[in-house]
Amino acid sequence: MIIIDYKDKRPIFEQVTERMKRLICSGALEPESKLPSVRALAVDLSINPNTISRSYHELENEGYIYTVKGIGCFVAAEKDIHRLKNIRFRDDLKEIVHNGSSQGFSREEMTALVEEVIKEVYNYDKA
Amino acid sequence: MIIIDYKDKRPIFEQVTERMKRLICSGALEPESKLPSVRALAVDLSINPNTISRSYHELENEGYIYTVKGIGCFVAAEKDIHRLKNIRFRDDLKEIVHNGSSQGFSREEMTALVEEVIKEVYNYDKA
Amino acid sequence: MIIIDYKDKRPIFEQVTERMKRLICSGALEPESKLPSVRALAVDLSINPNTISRSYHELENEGYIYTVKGIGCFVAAEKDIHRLKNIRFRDDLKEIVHNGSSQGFSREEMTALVEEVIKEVYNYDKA
Amino acid sequence: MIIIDYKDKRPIFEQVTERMKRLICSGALEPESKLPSVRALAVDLSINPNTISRSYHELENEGYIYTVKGIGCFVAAEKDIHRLKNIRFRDDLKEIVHNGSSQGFSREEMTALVEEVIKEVYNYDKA
DNA sequence: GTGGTCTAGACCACC
DNA sequence: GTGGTCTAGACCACG
Repeated sequence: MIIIDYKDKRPIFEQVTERMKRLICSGALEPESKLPSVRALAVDLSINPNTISRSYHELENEGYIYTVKGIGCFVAAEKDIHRLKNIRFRDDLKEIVHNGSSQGFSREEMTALVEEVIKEVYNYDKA
Repeated sequence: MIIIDYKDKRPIFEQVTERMKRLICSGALEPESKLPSVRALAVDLSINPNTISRSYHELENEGYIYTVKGIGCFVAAEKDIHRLKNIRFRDDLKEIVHNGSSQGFSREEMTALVEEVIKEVYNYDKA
Repeated sequence: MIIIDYKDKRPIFEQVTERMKRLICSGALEPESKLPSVRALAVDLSINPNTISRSYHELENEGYIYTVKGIGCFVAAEKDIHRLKNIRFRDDLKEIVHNGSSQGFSREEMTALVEEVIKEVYNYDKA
Repeated sequence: MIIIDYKDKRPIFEQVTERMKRLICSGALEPESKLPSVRALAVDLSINPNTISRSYHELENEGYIYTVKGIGCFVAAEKDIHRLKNIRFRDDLKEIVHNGSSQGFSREEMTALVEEVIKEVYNYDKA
């Protein structure tokens, strides 16, 4: 489920965090379901438990999961995940569009480009 | 023209590179025009010349500028810049949209969301 | 009457203790009245009897309840509860105000701030 | 400046974080001033650098300080500190007042009590 | 068994 | 020199 890329410049804990977010947002990890234990995942990925712990901490801080000491970590409730997904996606999108606008793309160009890309992505997904 | 934010997490050379790209893509630095010398810019920004040098190297590798030994660095030709801009922007956009689609946003939601964001960004920029 | 929040960082026994204190201080559990037995409450909350036992011990140590061996636990006498309430609350308040004063809040600011907060809390409670 | 209490149940990193917040809020550590380096403070307090690092991270996340890699950590700008101080203090106060209200203190009692405590604290400080 | 904390010691990128 | 990351291994509180 999670693959670590040692060639990637980003730190391991960040890769794990990012990957978990995806799994949660995509629904692969269901709301309220139990995550693998810190130690189990550490063994599974052959990395140090502290590193997993750090990822889980970050996920908790951002509201993706919650922790019950002595029991384990769990994916947050559906409504919380939904909220996070929207915020995150909008922010990403806004940044890109803003970059584009400051590079001289007019509103018309932007709209056309975006439409094209959406078409491309969704048709590719269908195929 | 270039402002360094020491509170930014990114290393300085990356901030400079990014800033230069923006200036080039937005047209603030015209195609074929001469960039300030490594030393001059270093003094101007009160940072180490090595840092500027690294940025210039990176810009050259990515095709934004070209170097003429003994003379200086120059912004690439308009057609090269244009090509870079489009490729880069499309790729960014595609990645985001793809992420969204794999997180369960339907094509309709995506279209609506994007429209909203474009409206927001361009109206903000106007104001 | 008692709700356990597993997402809460505090250990369960502490949540139970805290909750009992509130019930006692607010008068929901009357002075001299009998508390549910350790086992009954444990079953009721679906938690380990040891956890309840620990809470009851703590409440006894702090004077909120008293235990009669073989009979059960009882809420302390009204005058004891009253004394505890006042001391505890005053101490908490004093600490906060003291902190504020050492952070540079003037007496005037403090008075204004406090008034504002009281207004907010009591109006919220009414609503 | 910072004292660690090993009898305290709270983890060391939390004690350090809390202490730093106080020093910053009270003005003992001036805005924009440089904090002791992770290693230096670790030696000074005879604890592991990782522990200090964790405290600094938390302070950064909450906006009390900012980090410049390769240079050091710095207290945030005055306006940011001011904002944080207010939020933090109001929250503390609100919690206490809310507790009091749910323990049956009427608004009049509360107002009288608070006035008394403020008087006590500020006169004590003066003396 | 779970996660939380801490230590000791290592290597890295940046400046 | 600085902070950032990671490992290995230990002990603790909780349930």
